[in-house]
Amino acid sequence: AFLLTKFVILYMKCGKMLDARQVFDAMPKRNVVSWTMMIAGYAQHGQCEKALALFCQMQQVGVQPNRFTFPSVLRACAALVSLERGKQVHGHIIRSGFESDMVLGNSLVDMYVKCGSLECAQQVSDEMPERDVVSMTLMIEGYAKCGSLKIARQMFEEMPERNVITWTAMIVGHSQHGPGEEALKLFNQMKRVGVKPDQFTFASVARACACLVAVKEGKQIHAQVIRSGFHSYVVLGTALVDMYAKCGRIENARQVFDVMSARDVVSWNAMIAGYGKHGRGKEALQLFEQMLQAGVSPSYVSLISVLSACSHAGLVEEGWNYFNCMGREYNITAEAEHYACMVDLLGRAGRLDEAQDLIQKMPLKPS
RNA sequence: AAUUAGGGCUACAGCC
Repeated sequence: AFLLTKFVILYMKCGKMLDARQVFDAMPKRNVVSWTMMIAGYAQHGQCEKALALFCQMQQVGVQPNRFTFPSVLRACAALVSLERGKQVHGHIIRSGFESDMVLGNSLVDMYVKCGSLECAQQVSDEMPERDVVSMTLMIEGYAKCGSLKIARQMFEEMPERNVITWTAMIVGHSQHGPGEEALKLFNQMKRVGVKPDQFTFASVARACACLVAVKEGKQIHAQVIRSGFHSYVVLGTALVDMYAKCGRIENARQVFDVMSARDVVSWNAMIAGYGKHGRGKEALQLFEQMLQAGVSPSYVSLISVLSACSHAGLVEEGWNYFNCMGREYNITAEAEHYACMVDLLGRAGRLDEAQDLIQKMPLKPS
């Protein structure tokens, strides 16, 4: 059983969940550790319904979850944004008497934050016998993300220790809700006190520069990214592409895009949207076609960017074509945003009758 | 042998 457990872990580490599950199912005996690691694997790979199903199953066969099991279960609830199931699990934890475990407490706080219930999160946090940097960072993130920057700031300043995650959470909060300059200040401050930014931090700061249209600062960030050796991260590369694009430096954006070692659909979208915003519709559409050729499946955001590019460049026929074929060709259902782009496109082109017609045919209510 | 926190793309309009 010990060896089989090792195998399951190995499979899960390389993302082979099906193989892991096969070994798990074939195990002659499963104890609480085997169940817990399988649930953890599903939760870590975003297969949350499976994680919760397994959690039910383990109880049905009479295996009692322990303090290692619940955090993964809560993580699944959080990812599903299911406050209802999260609360059920919380009740279960109280009945099981694991309330005083810190990791478990942190998981509860995280679940409530992610499900949007800051009051419950705060209550759990207050009732914890002791808190660590994770507990504090979770609450700061919760407050910062909903715009309660004052509270977040106060907790941040009262903390005995702050790590790179704490700083990044503050930066994200301020770039979303605050004066964006504050995000850059925090970034400089963190470096001054000797906390090393990582790829998460840099991506957040790049985004802050994009929102502020701060090319100068953005370029400095870019240089630091290269010096720090983080340039190969897809998310970070994309954030830089977007930063340059939003600052109107399309050629710089394209340079970063071209040297990226890997690109996902978000990277393509950022570049396409960049062209679109600056009226370079043809290039946007060209890039979209290249993306398809590269075998990347478009997302609903891709189509928003494409339609919006058509709208900015007055490409009415092209817009209609993409709009009409997106369901069949790319399996993407037209949502309110896509309709809005089309209405905008037709409106700008002076084809108000067609726009009217489209609004009337919309399957959803206009906003 | 198993458990917890942070990052990128998303139309149009509005305020001044």
